Amino acid sequence: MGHRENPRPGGRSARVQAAVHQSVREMLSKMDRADVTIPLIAQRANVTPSTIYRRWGDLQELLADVAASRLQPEGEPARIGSAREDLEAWVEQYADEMASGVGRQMLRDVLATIDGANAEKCSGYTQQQLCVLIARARENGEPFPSLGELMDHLISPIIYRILFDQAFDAGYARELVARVMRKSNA
Amino acid sequence: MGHRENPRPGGRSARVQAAVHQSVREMLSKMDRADVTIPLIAQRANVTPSTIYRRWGDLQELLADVAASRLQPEGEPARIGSAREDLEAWVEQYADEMASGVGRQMLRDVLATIDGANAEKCSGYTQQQLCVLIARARENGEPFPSLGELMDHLISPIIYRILFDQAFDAGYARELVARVMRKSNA
DNA sequence: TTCACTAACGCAAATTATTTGCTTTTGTGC
DNA sequence: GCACAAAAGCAAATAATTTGCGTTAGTGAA
Repeated sequence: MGHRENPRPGGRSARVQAAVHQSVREMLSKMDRADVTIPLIAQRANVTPSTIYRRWGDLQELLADVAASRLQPEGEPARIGSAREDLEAWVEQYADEMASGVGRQMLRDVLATIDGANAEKCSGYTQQQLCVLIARARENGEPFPSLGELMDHLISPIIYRILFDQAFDAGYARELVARVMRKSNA
Repeated sequence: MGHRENPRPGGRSARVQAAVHQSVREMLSKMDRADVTIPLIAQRANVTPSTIYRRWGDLQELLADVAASRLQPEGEPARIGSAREDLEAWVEQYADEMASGVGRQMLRDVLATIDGANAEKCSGYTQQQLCVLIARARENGEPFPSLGELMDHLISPIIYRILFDQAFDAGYARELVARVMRKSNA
């Protein structure tokens, strides 16, 4: 039986997963990443290392799993006013979160695993959020970029800069929004 | 003295680096990635494991180092005809290379390390190539997108798709070129 | 409720990887 | 050639990972 996707809530499997995830989050916030090892995580979570090895395989996959679950958005994008304003506010928060030290590291963890399941999941979260904004714009009859345009010309440049460059300022995100809106309205 | 940047050519340090890099490349092409370990690499390269540990730290950093050096372009973009044609040809090759199994893995290796030096280096390679194309366009008086536009609206979407999605077809790159050229000419 | 069944866990021994102190080699500048 | 320093080799100590086997806990049927 797959344990990763649907551990029955309240079961032993779910308890172990929760304990391990929490242990990882605590350690990542308190210690240097190089000092986070599976035996230590296991100790804090009150499980044996072999349990973690059997369930996740290695540290990278465990970190990717934790990172993916942390990258899941809490709720829907805030309602500010127009769809464009909602988008601007959402992008600012998204960019800040991803560009922070923790965010960068989560991105890297998610991308480091061999199978792209976690990465795909994260991209899916982003697309869901954008779809909500698109739906709102449609309800209001506001012109709005398509999901493809938003992913290609707003999300992609932000993530690329975060991953490959060091430089990333807040105003840049606003500029991208302006550009993608302008283009969509033309 | 820093050994990573300027090992004097022909020195012992350079020989070890070459042997280790070659050993890694061979193993990555022949075996499953999970079976590539530092002791094995060391054995093939005729060095002791401790040499690798001291120089690179861990497997991730070594793989990132090797990947970064493999991502360095061989020469200048080919001259086909107009700057736009040159760009189209270059992007096609770039996208194919990055989207291949080996390319994806190299990207992930480069991004996995904590300090972004290798990632920055790779982005720098890409920008150098694009600058050559931009310079050619300027010489010919052809209209052409700026480096920023090319990075944001051509390179970023390609890399994002490769990293986060599975789907990536060749025609998509051409479409992006058309879009970024259209925009630049407007 | 009980009972049989199975997935997941704990434990501990065996294996493998990593770290480290010390010695030796090799290339560089005098 | 000689002295110096950086990097490599070696081997012992430590730490992480794998694995076989016994145990526990949740699940579903009677």
